[in-house]
Amino acid sequence: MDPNCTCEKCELKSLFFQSVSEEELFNVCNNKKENEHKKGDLIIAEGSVIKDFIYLKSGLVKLYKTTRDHEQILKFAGPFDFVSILNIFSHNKHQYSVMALEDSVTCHVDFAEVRNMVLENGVFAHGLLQKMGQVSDSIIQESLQIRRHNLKGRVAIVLLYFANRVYEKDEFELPLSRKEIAEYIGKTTENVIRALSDFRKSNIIKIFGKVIEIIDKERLERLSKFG
Amino acid sequence: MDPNCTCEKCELKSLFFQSVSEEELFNVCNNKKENEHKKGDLIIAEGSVIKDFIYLKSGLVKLYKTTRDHEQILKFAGPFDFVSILNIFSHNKHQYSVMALEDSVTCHVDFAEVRNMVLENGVFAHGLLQKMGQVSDSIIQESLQIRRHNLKGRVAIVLLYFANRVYEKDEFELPLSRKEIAEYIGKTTENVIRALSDFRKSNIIKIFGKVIEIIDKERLERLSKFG
DNA sequence: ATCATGGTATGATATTTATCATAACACTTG
DNA sequence: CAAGTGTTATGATAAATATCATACCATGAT
Repeated sequence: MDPNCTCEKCELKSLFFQSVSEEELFNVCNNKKENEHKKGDLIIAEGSVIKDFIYLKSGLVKLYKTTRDHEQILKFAGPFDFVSILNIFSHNKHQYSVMALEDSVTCHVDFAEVRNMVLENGVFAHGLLQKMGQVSDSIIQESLQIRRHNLKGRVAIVLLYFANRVYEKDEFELPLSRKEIAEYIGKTTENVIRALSDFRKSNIIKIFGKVIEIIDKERLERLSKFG
Repeated sequence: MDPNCTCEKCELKSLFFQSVSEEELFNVCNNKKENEHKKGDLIIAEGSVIKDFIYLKSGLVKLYKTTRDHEQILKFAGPFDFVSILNIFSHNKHQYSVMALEDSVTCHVDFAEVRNMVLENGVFAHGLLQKMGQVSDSIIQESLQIRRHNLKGRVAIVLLYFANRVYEKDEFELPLSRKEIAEYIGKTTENVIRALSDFRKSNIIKIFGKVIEIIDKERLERLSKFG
C-alpha cells in the first residue's frame, strides 16, 4: 500500500467502501483528495457543477438553499449522515449549498470513479441505494415533524437535536446563530429569540450567549412532542 | 414470449427496465402482479412490511403519513414520478401510506428479484440511483417551495400543479377534497376554502364543486411566486 | 479610537392564521 | 323517507406569528 493512502484506517470506510475490493480501494485511495474547512467556509455552492463524490469525514455542516430573499436550511449533518449523495446521480449541478458549522474535513472522490464502481460492483451500488434512502428519508421525516409543531415546539426540537444527537450533553455551544435556527424551522429570527427567552424565563434552559444548558429536559421534551 | 407477459409493451418499461436483458425481463414479467385500485383505495399502508417493488402504471395517488391527530400529505404522484423506491432499500416497513386519488393500476415485482438485479446489473442499479435522486429531490424541493409561501401562495401552487403538470388544462376536476389540499400545504381546511372563495371573488378562478376553471392564470402565477 | 455591521434582545403593533360556531348541501344507510 | 355523516362555505373571535422600531453589545475594519 502506498504510504499516502490512509483510507484503510478511515472510520467511514465501511460506510461507502465496505464491499470494495483491495484493488478498487487502492485506486480510490490514491486519487482521493482531502480538504479542510474552517467554520463558516462554503464547502459546496448551490448551482456549481458536480465533479466529485464528496463525503464528510469529520465536523458539522448545514445544507441549505438560497432563495430570492433568504436562506432555507434543509438539514444539519455530521459524518454519518452526509448528504451529497442525494443529487449526484440525478443532477449535474449541486441543488443545495453546504457550509461548515464547525471545522470540517471532506473527502473527494472523482465521480466517474464512483459511477464505475456502481456499474461494476452490485454490492457497492446496493449500499449506496440504502444510504440514499436513509438520507432522503431523514430529511423528509424531519421536515414533516417540524411542520406539525408550533414555534416553541420547533425550537425545542432543535435544542434536543443538538443535545441528544450531536453533542450528547445537556450543556453545549450552539454552532448556529438564532437566525440559522429560524432558517431551519421556518420562523422569524425575533420569534426564535423570544422562544429561547421564554424557555429561560420558565427555567427550562440557561443561556450564556451561544452556550445552552438544558435544565428541565422533561419539559423540553414535552414541548417537542406536543408544542 | 409468454402471452401473459405484456411488459414488452409497458409504457414504463424504459423507466425501470431499460437496461435489463431479455432473459431478466422475461423473469420479472412472469412473476409480476398487477393490481387495480379504485379511487379512494389504500394501496400501501404505512407500517406494513415491504415485500414488493411497487410502481404506478396509471392513475394518480397521494403519499401521506398519519400522525397523532391528522394526516400530512407528502406528495401527489403519477406514473412517471412514483415513489415507493425511496424506502425500499433502507427500511423493511413502508414509511408512508399511498392512496389512489383516481382509479390506478400498480405493478408489483418481488423485491428479492429487484435486489438481485441491482447486485448483478450495474446499469440497472445506476438507473435506480438516478430515479431515486429525482424522486427525493422533487419531494424536498416542493416542500421547501411550499414552506416559503403564505396561504394564498400555497393554494395557488396546488391549483397550478394540477393544471400544468397533471391535467394540462385550465379547467379540471380536483381529485382532492379541500381537506386534502390543507393536509398537503399545512394549513387548515377552512382557510383553504377561504382562499379558494377569495380567488373566486377576485375573478381568478371559477368553482363548480370540485371542478376548477382558471380564468386569470397570470394572477394565479404571481400569487404562486410572491404570495 | 471610532465607525459600521451583525447578532442578540425586547416591546408595540399589524397581519395572518387557527379555532369555534353555524348552516346548506350531497350522500350513504337503515 | 329520515337520520346521520362528511364536505363546502361563511362569520366572529382568539391566538400565533410577522413586522417594525429600538437598544445594547461584540467584532472587525479604517
